[in-house]
Amino acid sequence: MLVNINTHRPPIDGHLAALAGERAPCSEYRYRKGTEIFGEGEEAEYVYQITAGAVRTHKLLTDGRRQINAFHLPGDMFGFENGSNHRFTAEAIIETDVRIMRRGSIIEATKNRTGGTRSLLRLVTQNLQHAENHMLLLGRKTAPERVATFLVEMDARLGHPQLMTLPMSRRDIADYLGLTLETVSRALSRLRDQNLLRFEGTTQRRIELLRREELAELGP
Amino acid sequence: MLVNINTHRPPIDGHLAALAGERAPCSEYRYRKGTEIFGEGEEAEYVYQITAGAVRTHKLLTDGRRQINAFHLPGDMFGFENGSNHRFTAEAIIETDVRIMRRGSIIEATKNRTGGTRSLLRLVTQNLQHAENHMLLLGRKTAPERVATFLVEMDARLGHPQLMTLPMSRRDIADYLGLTLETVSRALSRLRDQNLLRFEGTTQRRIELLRREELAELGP
DNA sequence: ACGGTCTGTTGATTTGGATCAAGCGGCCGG
DNA sequence: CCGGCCGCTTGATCCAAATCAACAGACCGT
Repeated sequence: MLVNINTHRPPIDGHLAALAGERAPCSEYRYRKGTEIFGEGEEAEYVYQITAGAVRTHKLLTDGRRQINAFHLPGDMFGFENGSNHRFTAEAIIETDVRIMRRGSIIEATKNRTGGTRSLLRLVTQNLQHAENHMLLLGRKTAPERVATFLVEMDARLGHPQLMTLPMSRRDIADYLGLTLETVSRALSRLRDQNLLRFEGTTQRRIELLRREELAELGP
Repeated sequence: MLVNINTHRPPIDGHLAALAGERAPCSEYRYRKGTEIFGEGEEAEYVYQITAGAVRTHKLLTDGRRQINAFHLPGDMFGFENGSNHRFTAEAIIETDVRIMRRGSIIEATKNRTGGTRSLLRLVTQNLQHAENHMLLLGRKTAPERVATFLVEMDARLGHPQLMTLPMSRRDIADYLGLTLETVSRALSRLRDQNLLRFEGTTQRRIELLRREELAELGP
């Protein structure tokens, strides 16, 4: 489900513009909650940057087991592939606005600009670094450690807000951390009971972190 | 432990040479079994390509739990970092020969060659792709599935030899797959009992895969 | 050749997290 | 405003893999 809200918008500040320069055409689209942006195996036609909302990218096993690679927040780019096909599926977690540029334009643009491919390289390396840290989490951390690590990561990426609002469900968190949603829920309740965090209101997605340092120590 | 066996050797065919061109100086070194090539956090001074042997790269938690990111075989490159410090430790699994080039030389060289940074990008993207697949394994596959996936991966990387000789121990395999060495050993014994593989001789590291297709189906 | 250490296998037992199950409150559409 | 569904929590039970334990053969240096 795809709604074009503003085509041929002049590129504004951000990584996408930085990558491709001021010449390449770029559009803005809106995806509704839960909709697919692209699917695993599809041809990689566009590169995306989020302006508002949140996106998850995942892989599936044949029987439906799901692993979420990453969550993407405003400012983040995703969908860049070396080959011509996407290696995973991307979906909007909530209503999400993205700036879109044709893959071909990026490739053209980086060819003609010193440092263009270099920015791309930095982008991919950051993703690799995140993946390396996440392999350590998935391979060797316990459930409470994974959840603590997750909270610290989201807190940092949201800029240490007083109150953080998670866009994703417990199931999404579980599929990111290699756990079940029940285990995630229990771990969060445990942290609440230990006064390391507090749920704001009744929604369970607005969380205030009390004692961030102790939380950080729980995710070694 | 570092033994210089041949400095200022003219670069021969391979990725390193392809990356940097024929101009950049490169040396060859030998590391003995079990020795560290570089440590996590150290300054990234060199980039490496294996000519013989095998290397593992890993991260540690403070209490010693280990996650092996990747195994590197002859022809593979490793140690390239975007920042100036290594994000993990690299060790020789067996006696290993590597071709070494200064990081700075690579950076210089790629600046002056069209497609230089592009080759680097392809390299990093391949690592990222491997990491994404490995996250799926670590987050969502069962122990028998992990071991089957591992065997299929090594078989492919070694070029589907009639008899494959694994350079790494059961503990290394376990730390790569997020399991214990006992679980890996049991899974291998189970596959042997099912006539999906055979141990050659008494060493337990020489394995013949019988019925590769069925093995591939076990690692969905 | 020999003793010690290292690597791997196998068996017994434990346990962390998965699975199964019930219930609650919010939210959305009619 | 109501009814059903969805997201989440919590409790009971189960099970796959970890842990604990014993042992056997290979490999190493002397």
